[in-house]
Amino acid sequence: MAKRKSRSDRRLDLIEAARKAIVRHGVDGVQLSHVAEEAGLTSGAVLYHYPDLTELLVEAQHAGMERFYEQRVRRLADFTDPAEKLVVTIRSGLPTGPLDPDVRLLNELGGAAGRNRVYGVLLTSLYDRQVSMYQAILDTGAALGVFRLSSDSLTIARNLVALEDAYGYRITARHPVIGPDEAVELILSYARVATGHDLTL
Amino acid sequence: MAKRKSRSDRRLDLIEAARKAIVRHGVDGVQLSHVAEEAGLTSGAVLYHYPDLTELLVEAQHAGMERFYEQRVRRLADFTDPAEKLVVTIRSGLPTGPLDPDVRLLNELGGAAGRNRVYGVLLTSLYDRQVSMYQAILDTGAALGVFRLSSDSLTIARNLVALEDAYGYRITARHPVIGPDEAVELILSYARVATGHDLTL
DNA sequence: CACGTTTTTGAATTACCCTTCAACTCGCTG
DNA sequence: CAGCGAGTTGAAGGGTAATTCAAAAACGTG
Repeated sequence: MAKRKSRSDRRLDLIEAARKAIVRHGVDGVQLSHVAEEAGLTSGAVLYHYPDLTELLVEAQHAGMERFYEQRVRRLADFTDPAEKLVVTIRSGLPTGPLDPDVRLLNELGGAAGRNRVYGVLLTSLYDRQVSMYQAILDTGAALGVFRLSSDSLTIARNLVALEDAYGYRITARHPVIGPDEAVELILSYARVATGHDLTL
Repeated sequence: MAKRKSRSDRRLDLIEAARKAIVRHGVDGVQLSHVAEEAGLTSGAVLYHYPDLTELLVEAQHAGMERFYEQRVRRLADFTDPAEKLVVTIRSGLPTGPLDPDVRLLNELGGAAGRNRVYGVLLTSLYDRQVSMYQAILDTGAALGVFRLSSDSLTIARNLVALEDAYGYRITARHPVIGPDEAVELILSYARVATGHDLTL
């Protein structure tokens, strides 16, 4: 029998298990037994903690998003120069490769967000927060005279996040020539004309 | 009893029905009975034409993509001025609203493409063709001296398609402030600095 | 270390969906 | 207009997954 755990610990385990199960089978293809298997439990135990599977799935998506965002903010904190910050942030928004679990999870939401309002709200809120993150970098750079913005920072920030998103999809779909490095270069090409900075490190 | 139809007619009906069913339930959530209902038939009849449901789903996705792409090419043909072509093409790559069925269908593929190679290939090929479409417009404009490109046309074209994709997701996810018109403006903002053309019509 | 509570199991039940197939219907053709 | 082949139905079956629940196991506590 699986080792017994406290309520909150087990719930965290299950959220993690659900995350993996979603990546493997898709938001609409995942089933109770998949989650149970990932967690090393029986379906009954999963149901004991989450009588409603969809609720668990939403929590898993939420946790995955939160983790992704926090990770980006944390990496950002190691730098002070706006140009460095910008480059680092672009990198941290892209998957490390086709199998990157965090981006895979977010991508799963894309289609479902059109059908399910809850997922739509989650994804939209992540997008907006990422935009704010970029906007802060751009505004700081402009204030310091490092950047000469080609249009308002909100527009540029929205486009940068949009580019990340899209290349995330391309990479996880295994585009034969667009990998993480190529995607960074493509986004940087826009960032350069948008900031008037050559962004070389 | 549903009116009897020829083999090829019925297959077209089913592809259309599958398209609708996918939009409604997701690639991984769609079931035989959903397709049958959309087509006004029983599951048995669907199975008679497509013994394997996944094959029908792939055909539906393929048809949807093809239609989307052909539509864009067709609209493009009505214009000669590269600047006009560019603006029209940007518009035609975005959903008309959150419910746009063509874009909804494509978005469904995003997540599945990470798990399913066939969907990955489909989506990648659509992306590449769209890139070529933009590249032709950009190259022509540059050759005519209308555009002064800020980087190579391939890079710009890739970014333009990427932006379309991403805003397609935002719009179908019902972003409260980014609708079709706002997305066009955002993409145009990039297109302007990339082409050195003000792109006003 | 025994008791009560919480967690987990495993099996039984239920619900759902795919699959098969014999019967039936329709439209065509001779 | 009879007969044939293609298309469709509806019901029966088989399998799989969700759900329920009594019993068992693990843990904390007194």
